Amino acid sequence: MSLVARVKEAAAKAIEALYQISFSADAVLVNQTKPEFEGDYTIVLFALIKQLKKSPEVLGKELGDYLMQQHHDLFTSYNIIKGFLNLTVKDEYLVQFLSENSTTVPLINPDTTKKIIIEYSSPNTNKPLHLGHLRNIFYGWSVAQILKAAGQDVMKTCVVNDRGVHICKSMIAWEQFSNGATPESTATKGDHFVGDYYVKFSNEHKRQIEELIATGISKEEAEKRAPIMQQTQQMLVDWEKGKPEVIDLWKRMNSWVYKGFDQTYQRIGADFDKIYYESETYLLGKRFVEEGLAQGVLFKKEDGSVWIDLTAEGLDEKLVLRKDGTSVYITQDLGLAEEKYQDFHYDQSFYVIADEQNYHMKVLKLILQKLGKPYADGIQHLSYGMVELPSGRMKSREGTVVDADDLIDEMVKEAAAKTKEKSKVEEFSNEELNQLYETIALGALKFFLIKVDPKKRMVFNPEESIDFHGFTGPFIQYTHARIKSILRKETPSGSLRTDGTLEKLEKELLLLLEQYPQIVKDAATEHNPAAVANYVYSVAQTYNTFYTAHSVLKAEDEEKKQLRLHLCQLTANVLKEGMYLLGINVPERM
RNA sequence: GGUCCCGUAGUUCAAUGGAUAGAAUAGAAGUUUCCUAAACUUUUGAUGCAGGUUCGAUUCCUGCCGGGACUACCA
Repeated sequence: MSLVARVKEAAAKAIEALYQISFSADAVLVNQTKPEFEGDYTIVLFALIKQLKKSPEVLGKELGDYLMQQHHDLFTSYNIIKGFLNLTVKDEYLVQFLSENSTTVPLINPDTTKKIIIEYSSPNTNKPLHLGHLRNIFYGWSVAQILKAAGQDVMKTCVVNDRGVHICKSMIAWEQFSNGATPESTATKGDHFVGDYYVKFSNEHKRQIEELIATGISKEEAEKRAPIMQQTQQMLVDWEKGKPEVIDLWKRMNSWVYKGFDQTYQRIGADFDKIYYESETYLLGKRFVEEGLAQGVLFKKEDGSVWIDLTAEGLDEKLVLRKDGTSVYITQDLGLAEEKYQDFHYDQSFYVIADEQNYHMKVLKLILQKLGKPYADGIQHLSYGMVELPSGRMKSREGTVVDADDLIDEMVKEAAAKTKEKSKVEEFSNEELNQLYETIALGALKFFLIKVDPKKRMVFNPEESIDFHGFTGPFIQYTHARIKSILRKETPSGSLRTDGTLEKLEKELLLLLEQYPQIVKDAATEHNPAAVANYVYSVAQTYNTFYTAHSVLKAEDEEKKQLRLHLCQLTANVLKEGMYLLGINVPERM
């Protein structure tokens, strides 16, 4: 049990014993004591005085005395300032914790185990991955990892949007402009190669529109009448009919894209237990329409289109089937939700999708609930804010989209330059060096995107955001390498004397390390990797302060040295494990 | 028009309704005969505006101002 949980429980039991009422530990508010006051943890008395009808001073005194008497293994002293009961934790308790946990990472005990399926990444196959995808992927992967660490049964999935008019656009452009070029013939990464044809489509389309406008046609009309757009529409019809040449080209171009995606996924450490393809699932939702009509949940308009009325829920009427009988986006998602449930029988299904689709996801869940699907309540949208540039949103039309591969390459270059400048790894082979550059670059990038509350929008400044100092991944990686350097010189021996006293900074660090399991649990409950990132950072920061103030290898005496070696060991383990939950590796030296 | 989200140091981010609003970065001043200075120490600097609820509000409520998303028979 965590120290905070112990304090809460002790306080609740104390209140029950002192005042003969039943009291829940959850109702006790415990904070870390502010540094300007004496103590480690603080019980906020204000929240209790109303119910107990005592003044804060009296309650604090009675509670404090009782806790000291009953829990002398936990606390050494208390003080009351205004409505705050500050408790000082006994050094021995923390040293005991250290001796039990220094060789392994403190365990996280799950309260319940649920089967959770989490969908993230979900790219289109007409463009390479960009910065926005990276936030999605790092966030999704990390949530999955944190849930696993918290004892949940997690499956990672991805939906590839591999069909539709946007895919046909790059296919048409390739037919018209490539002269048979391939990624191999041009030495281009497959996803970038196909993306280039998507751009070529746009340019040609724009050119044709201007031509048509010049003949006096309206812009809207011109967009539809442009030959290349008509050819694309025809291609989509041919694709749906299964015309062999179209299917062949589609398969061929998608395979190029997948090859490119796989390279990037491998590089950034993204992986999936199952990949769904829209081309295989997009028709599945149609059966829901029949079902919904029969149940009276859906209704048909005179033109034959099918709708759902969500005005009672404060939303609009929403189309679920076009008048020509083809399905729309939401219809496809209905089918996919069912498919996922058949595959995994999940308790919860998470969708990591940008917040621009909040409305869509709300509608999806609502429709499934109205249809009486048992799995509907388990659906949850893990909505995240978009990554913006200082100038605003990334726009492909304006060429401001930050490409994922280019960005990673850029960061690797920076990491290499910085490492050469610092040069503490002269003995590394070229291969080891390249590995280190990747580790640092990805550490910086992942940490940058994960440290921000996922629900919030964030700004990426290409000039300033590539940083290896301060609140960054490399800062934590560096701290880890620093510890490892000590532990290479000397390893902690088996036993620790548990009756020693702690320096202020040793205690501060230990108190922080003790919180690790609870931090991970909370991060799992809130689906918030940023909480882990903030925590790991404060551990590294506190360690560095300790490191500068106290020598480990030249400690005052052997006992102190052993204590500090164990403390180093535990810190390194927590940093490594915490960073792993974020998908970030920590080097042994850098 | 309707629905929803967001406004915190120059900048990028923190703060389950709790004590004097934390960090980083940028600016200023320091620390290396000593375990990795990608570090550490000191310092300047912020809750959009106006009300309300509360012992206590960055947090909850209302209004205003500013920014964004969604509101497609696109996916």
